[in-house]
Amino acid sequence: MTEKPAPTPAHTRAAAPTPADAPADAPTSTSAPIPTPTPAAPPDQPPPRRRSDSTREAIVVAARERFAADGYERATIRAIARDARIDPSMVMRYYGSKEGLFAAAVSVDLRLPDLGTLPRGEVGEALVSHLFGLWESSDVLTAMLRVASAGPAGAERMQATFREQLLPAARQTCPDPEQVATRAALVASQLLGFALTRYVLRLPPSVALSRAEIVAWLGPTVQRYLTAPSP
Amino acid sequence: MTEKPAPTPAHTRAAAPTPADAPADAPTSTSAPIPTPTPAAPPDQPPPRRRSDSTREAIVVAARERFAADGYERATIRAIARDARIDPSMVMRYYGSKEGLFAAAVSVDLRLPDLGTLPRGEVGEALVSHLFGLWESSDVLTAMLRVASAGPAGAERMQATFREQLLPAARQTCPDPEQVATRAALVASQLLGFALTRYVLRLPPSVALSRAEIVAWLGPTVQRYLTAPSP
DNA sequence: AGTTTAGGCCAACGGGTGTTGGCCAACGCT
DNA sequence: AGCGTTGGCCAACACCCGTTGGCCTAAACT
Repeated sequence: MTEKPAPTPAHTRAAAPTPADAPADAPTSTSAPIPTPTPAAPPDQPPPRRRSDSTREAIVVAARERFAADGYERATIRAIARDARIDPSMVMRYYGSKEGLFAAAVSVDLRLPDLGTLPRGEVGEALVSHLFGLWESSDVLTAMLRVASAGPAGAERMQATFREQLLPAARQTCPDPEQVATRAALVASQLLGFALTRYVLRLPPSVALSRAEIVAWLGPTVQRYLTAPSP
Repeated sequence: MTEKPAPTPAHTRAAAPTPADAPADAPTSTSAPIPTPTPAAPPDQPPPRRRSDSTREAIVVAARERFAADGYERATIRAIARDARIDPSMVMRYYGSKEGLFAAAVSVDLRLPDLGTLPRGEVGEALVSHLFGLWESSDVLTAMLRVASAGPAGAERMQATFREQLLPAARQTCPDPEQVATRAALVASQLLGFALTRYVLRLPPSVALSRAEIVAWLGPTVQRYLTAPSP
């Protein structure tokens, strides 16, 4: 059998209830792959939801799964297209290139809580708990982590996420402008490191931990990196 | 020009003064039918240092660099062979396959210190300091980490290193058989996580840290994971 | 000397990849 | 109805990869 029992295109399947995060427009770019996520979006009158939007979504969802599971190189466009039940050429049509697809698939908003409003002693546990929930709810972060380990291109995206999201959040608990970068990097090292052992390397003891245990172990570490006096 | 000014083969160049760390023997670990090039090796009479040994070394050294810099897929056999100044087919002759080469290139002995003999309060800093020195002295560990992030095959090798080297060492400070695996995994998450941000993702604040700062920040964390009462 | 063997290069094969252009069916409009 | 646009598929191209087998040089041995 050549595996073709379901020619049903993507838009036939129920459009996933995920909140349409990736616009992915103007993907053609050779050396500077990052497309502006929402270039022309008049805030009034949201666009009338074309039929192809669900296909775009299906592609991005499949891409996230494949990137998270297989890394950048092994996640082939053909495999992603097969998962999304469409032709590989559609991926090129919509996202311009494999890098464009990756950029669209892995743009994420960490929605970090406002650390300034929390009790001083709880920011560590709150951060760990929040990030853990995010990591378990989708594989965007795993995809980003995996690809970031695969080469400088992916690493740059992780650097950007660190710089634009984690670093400002850390600034709210430690106003010292020198220390804040160091402390944020230490926090990142512990959070990314645990995600690495649990979701990528799959060290058995790391996989076995419950949410409560993770928060209880990692929370104080993050707390110390953020608020303890520098050694 | 097709870049061929130096046909000098590998053994012409000075054999690197590296202390011959990699045995590079019996690379068949997963399921590779490697034809052992030197089948008869009597344990007495240390082998007469064939001329090809320096070539083997050159290949492994180049492979480590390439794997550490580019990851598994992007580190092509052709590029490794070019770095080692030999033909790609020689890599196949000596290591059987790309996986065999990788297995030979990243077999590492962490030489972890005997944690039982150290003062109780210093095991964390000692571990961090030791691992940091190892990581800076060669790119074996970076190569292993990068490839481990690229797919289940590489991850398995990292699991093995964890299981066979870090876990026994951790057992010397915490004899509780249940807790030791968890604690070792936490230690791994922090150590690998920092190595990730510093050597792979290259987050600037992480790269900027000095050895003393790293030990002072990470040491207490590792210490707590190893010896503090479970929360 | 002559012969054997190890060390090395060359050219190629088969397969998989990202990417492209052309063709076709279904929908939306007047 | 007729016609243009949108959404989609197919077949192919060009490239690069891991891998193979044959041939050749230079060292090692007798």
